[in-house]
Amino acid sequence: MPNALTRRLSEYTDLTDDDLARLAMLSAQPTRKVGARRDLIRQGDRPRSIYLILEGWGCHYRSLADGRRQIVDFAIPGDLCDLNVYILDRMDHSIAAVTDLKVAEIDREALLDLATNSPNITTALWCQELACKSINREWILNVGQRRARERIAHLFCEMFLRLETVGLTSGYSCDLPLTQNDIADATGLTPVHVNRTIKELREMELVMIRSRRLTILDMAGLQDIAQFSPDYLHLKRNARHSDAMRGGSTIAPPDDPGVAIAV
Amino acid sequence: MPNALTRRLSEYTDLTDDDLARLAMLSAQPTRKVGARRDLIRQGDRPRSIYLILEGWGCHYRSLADGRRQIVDFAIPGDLCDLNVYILDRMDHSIAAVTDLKVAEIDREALLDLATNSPNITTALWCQELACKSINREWILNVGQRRARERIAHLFCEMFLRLETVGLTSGYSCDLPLTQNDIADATGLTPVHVNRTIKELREMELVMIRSRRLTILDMAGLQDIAQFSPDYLHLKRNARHSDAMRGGSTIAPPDDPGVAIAV
DNA sequence: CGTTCAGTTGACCATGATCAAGAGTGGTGG
DNA sequence: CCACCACTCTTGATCATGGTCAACTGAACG
Repeated sequence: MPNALTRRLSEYTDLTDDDLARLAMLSAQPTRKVGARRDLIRQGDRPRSIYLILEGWGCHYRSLADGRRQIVDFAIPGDLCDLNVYILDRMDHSIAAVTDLKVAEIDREALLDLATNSPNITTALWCQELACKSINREWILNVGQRRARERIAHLFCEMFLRLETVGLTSGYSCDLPLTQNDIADATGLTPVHVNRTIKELREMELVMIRSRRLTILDMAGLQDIAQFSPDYLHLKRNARHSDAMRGGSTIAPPDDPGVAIAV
Repeated sequence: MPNALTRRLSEYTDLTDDDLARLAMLSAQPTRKVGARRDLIRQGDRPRSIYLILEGWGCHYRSLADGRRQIVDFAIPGDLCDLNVYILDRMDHSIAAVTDLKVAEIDREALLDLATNSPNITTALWCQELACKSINREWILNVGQRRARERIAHLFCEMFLRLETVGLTSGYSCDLPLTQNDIADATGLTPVHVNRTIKELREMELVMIRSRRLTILDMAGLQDIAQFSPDYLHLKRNARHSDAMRGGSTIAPPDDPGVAIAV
């Protein structure tokens, strides 16, 4: 089974066997484990290497002096955290582990080597970087213009699709290891209001959340509410997602047995 | 007098005479003029070249089907609009002219040539790209966590400092060719509320806005309200900005004669 | 079992939205 | 030169989305 990074990058270009081998080596870099809720790196720190998420969820966040915190993106398996972090002197934001996290630490040389020897991968990495920027823009739109119900619906749509891209969904279900507090920090709402809003989505029979797992009961309805359109994710091959994303059927498959899908 | 791009990039690295010559050639690429309020390129369009803003203000925005619009960044002289736009198939957002705009259209070859022949410039361009992403993150924080007064104060601080970087301020004044509607779209507020909030900032004697020009009367106070810290802009040389940014004095210089500063 | 943390619910409040009308301001053409 | 038009700014009145405070439930874990 291909790993998450491979699946992710092959959204952007065709990878040769040679490319695949190089990517496999990347994931085999020294790994680091970080416990849930701990910071991987903190605003102001001097970055040493680039992180590749192998297992678990992380989040990028920025906070204000008085404690207000904004999650600006989530990081899931296959995501590279700030590709070019080695150009910067200081981190301008923090990265935390949402769940227990396994990351590969890729040093500058390994990445440069990759860039010089595989133009395909370089292109794919650029695409990933651009797609990430596009996600940032969508989040500004989300928080700036959408209202509570739309915001949360949008977040669910986005994360489901991103997880699907790396093979971490089954049917209409995926892991969602976020507390309502996390969702609040990501959407600019309060935990209390997130709670009420999710309740609404539940009562509208759009989603079901149980033991840290999200099941989308009505994909078309959820996307509709969110005014979600997957273009901004730049998944060139999203034809592959047609069944789930077209949302033609509102019938969810029976709750899967919850088997964790290996990265 | 150095042009805006040069000033901008020399924030990030030291440029040799050779670099400067190359950059001068960039600005001499075929230019295009776009009238105020017109779109430069629209979401869904196939990008042809990269735009370098020579004169005027632009904005990047995304909108929803029902007309809600979110400005996700402003573009001022010296800004390159989506450096790597040529990798993408379709624009995921639109770029519009806020004022009459003069842009250089840089084609792929010219940029590649630059990248291969001047490592300094390449590094600087990367830094610009990263700084832009950092600005995106800050905007998510701004819209997600700050309240109206803080948001607008933050926007003023940011734009003033960005303009200062490219030499487009005089004393504590700078052009601010935005309508209150634009500010509303950038901050996720309504025009009416923007109006009331600016009135507050005026009554607090923090800023003065007259005929599309912003004067910051109390830099320290404004930054304080906004919880603004310039780190996220990644201006390595912001020692240079010490006088304006430290905000030691609350006395603004007399309103300058409003001479437009050439790019 | 008790402790802790996430989720849930209620009551009340405030920030900012909405609706509406009027005041400046600048540009254009008669 | 003035009249008109369009656009932006301004202000008031009212409303609603979402915030705040607080208490309680339920599950997980030692």
